[in-house]
Amino acid sequence: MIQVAFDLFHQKGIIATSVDEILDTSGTGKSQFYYYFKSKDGLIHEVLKYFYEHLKTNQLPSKIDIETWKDLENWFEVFLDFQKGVQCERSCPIATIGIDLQNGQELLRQDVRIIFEFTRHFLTKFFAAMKAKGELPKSADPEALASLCFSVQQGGMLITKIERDESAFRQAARAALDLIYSIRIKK
Amino acid sequence: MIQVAFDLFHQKGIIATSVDEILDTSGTGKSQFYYYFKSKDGLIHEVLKYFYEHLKTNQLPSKIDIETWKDLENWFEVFLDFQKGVQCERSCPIATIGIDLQNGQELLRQDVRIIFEFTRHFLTKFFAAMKAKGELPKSADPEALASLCFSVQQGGMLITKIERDESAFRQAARAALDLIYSIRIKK
Amino acid sequence: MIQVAFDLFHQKGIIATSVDEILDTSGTGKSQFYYYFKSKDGLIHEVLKYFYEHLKTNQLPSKIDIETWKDLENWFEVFLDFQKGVQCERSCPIATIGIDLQNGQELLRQDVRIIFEFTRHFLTKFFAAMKAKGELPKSADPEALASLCFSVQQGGMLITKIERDESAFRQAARAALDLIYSIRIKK
Amino acid sequence: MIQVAFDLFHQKGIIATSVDEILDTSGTGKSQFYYYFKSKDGLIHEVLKYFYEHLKTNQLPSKIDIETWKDLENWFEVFLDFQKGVQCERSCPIATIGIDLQNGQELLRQDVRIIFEFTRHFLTKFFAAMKAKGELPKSADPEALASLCFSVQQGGMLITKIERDESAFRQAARAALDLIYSIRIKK
DNA sequence: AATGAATGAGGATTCATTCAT
DNA sequence: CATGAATGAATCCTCATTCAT
Repeated sequence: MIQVAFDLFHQKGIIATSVDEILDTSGTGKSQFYYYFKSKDGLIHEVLKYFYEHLKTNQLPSKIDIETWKDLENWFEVFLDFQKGVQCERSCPIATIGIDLQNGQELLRQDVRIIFEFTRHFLTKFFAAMKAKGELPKSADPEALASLCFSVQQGGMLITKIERDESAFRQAARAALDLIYSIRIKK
Repeated sequence: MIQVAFDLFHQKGIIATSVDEILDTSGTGKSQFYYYFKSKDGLIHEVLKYFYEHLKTNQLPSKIDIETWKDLENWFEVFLDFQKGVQCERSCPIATIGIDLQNGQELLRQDVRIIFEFTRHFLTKFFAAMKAKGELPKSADPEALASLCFSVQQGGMLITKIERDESAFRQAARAALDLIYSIRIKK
Repeated sequence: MIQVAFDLFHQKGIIATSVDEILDTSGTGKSQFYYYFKSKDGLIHEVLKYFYEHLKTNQLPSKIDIETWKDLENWFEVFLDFQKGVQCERSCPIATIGIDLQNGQELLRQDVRIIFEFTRHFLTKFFAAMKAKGELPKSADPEALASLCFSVQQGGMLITKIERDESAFRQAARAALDLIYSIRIKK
Repeated sequence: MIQVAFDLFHQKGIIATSVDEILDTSGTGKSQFYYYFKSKDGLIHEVLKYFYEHLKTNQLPSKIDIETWKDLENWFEVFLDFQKGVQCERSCPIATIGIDLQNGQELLRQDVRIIFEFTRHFLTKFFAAMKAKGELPKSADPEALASLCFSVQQGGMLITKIERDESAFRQAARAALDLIYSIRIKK
């Protein structure tokens, strides 16, 4: 049921996805739902927790153990590949949920924030490691580079879904990587 | 009424904004709405047209006549300033509309696409001009750099709204500019 | 405008045809309508009057000057031909209006009644003439035969529209004529 | 609820009968309706199914087991009696539904067609049996005679409702029977 | 724990008619 | 005579949630 909800939220966002639709798709009874999750927000919370578990334990296609430049390229490539598979009809599942949050849903917002921060965190770790190895100049700011990559990914996924076209995302990812390579110190 | 609708769409997206709410806020009667606009989608179309007119005629805070590096910095700065003014509670108005579009709304998607393309277009023009002036290397791809800036802006705005925090956006914009400056040929 | 209204009423009935639709199709302004006709019922009344005028002056395809058996056959044939032309998507225009009348619309009902009675009347006249000529037995009741033909036509048109198929109507008309011929006295 | 809907549809047709009215009359809540039936069309479908079940199992006043000429006379008489009971304010319930169907409602049209065909079928069976028994000449076409009776009934009911007067229907039914009797071979 | 029925507010849209100009 | 803007009730339908069993 969490899986079904996740998929539907990913497709249409949490507002456009009705509880009934989740129940119909998963074949669950109505009150079963309110027994296990206190409310729709309760389910969303579980969905986000479920995603975070999978992310932390590296069970998602977008691997978090980025250690080489190739890994970083792959990280972007996974999102581009994903878009091909879904005809550019989806964006990042977490952003799709997050963007639908209204002002009262601060607990859910916190769930999303943790995921976003975790993502930036492992990107930061990668750039810090590269800097430590001497592959990036001392002036490089690992956190800023991580934020750049994350923004490009989020923006790229968003634009891709809206335009139903991945080319802007592809260009942006390529440009970001090329620029980073231009300050890279080869050994 | 278009202004009211634009504001509400910007705040909560087109799905979460009900026609009733627009009417209550603008003080119009229910059927007056359907006299002027054929449907909710009709209103959204007018809102997008209205925005595009303002964008084309450079009447928006984010100026489109980018001619110097300072102009480019300002372009990012306008969005960051905007976020400060709204406590990071909004994203790009057009993306907020675009991300809510479902599969049947292809005409509206086209409206959004035109605005996105126009935005990338004037960024591309700037980078092409810089390349022509010799301030960027021959290997630089103006279109890719434009897509990068656009993705960073869209991703940054999105993340800012979701996290209610602009710092990731600020870092990403800074990193993008710094990296571009690193390949810049000063004269 | 009356013509346009007549066509739309014929297609979809008076309930499903909105005033707006008539105005859009005929290109008339809204208040023009309420100036000339006091209400929607006023328009329907004019439409019925208009039809009755055409019927009385024999300007309709279904000719009212039935004088020979061939004319009677033709009378049925006109309706069957009409159905072919409209893919069996319509019924008798007057019945289509009449069946939609609700309990308060007695003036309009009277308009319809007059048309129905007029139709039965010229059929009755034909059978009476045939009886007078000795082509029908003395036991024949011209009025009853007229009612039979009229019922077959109305029922046939109705069934044809509902089933989108004219064959039952064709069979019924043929059977009615054949049975009448079976009591006919040839001279 | 199906019974209530059937009655209202019979009185005013499916277009003029609103879901709200059905709910008010049956005392049900708004969403209860959409819990049981997916839509108004869904309810109409159930109503037609319900009627067809009753027709097939011969639970309606108009008996379908027509075996003697008297049964056929009775078949017509039931409709005339019914009209007396309702002050000629109704027509055939199925035709009343069928005539309101628009072009998109082909599934419902199919439901109606089945009922119409079933009705013609048992009339055809009767005339075929009479022909087999030698009570009708070899030239008689059972199907055509069935279509005739069905058209007379449908046309008669329609005219009766519109004119609020059953006399034309009575005459037509009488004439049809008399003509059929005129080719009957008495034994 | 599990079931389906119930609730009531709100969603988009259309209607016939009237009013100010 | 003519115009388009306004009105308000009614249309069909969906939603998240709760209740009785």
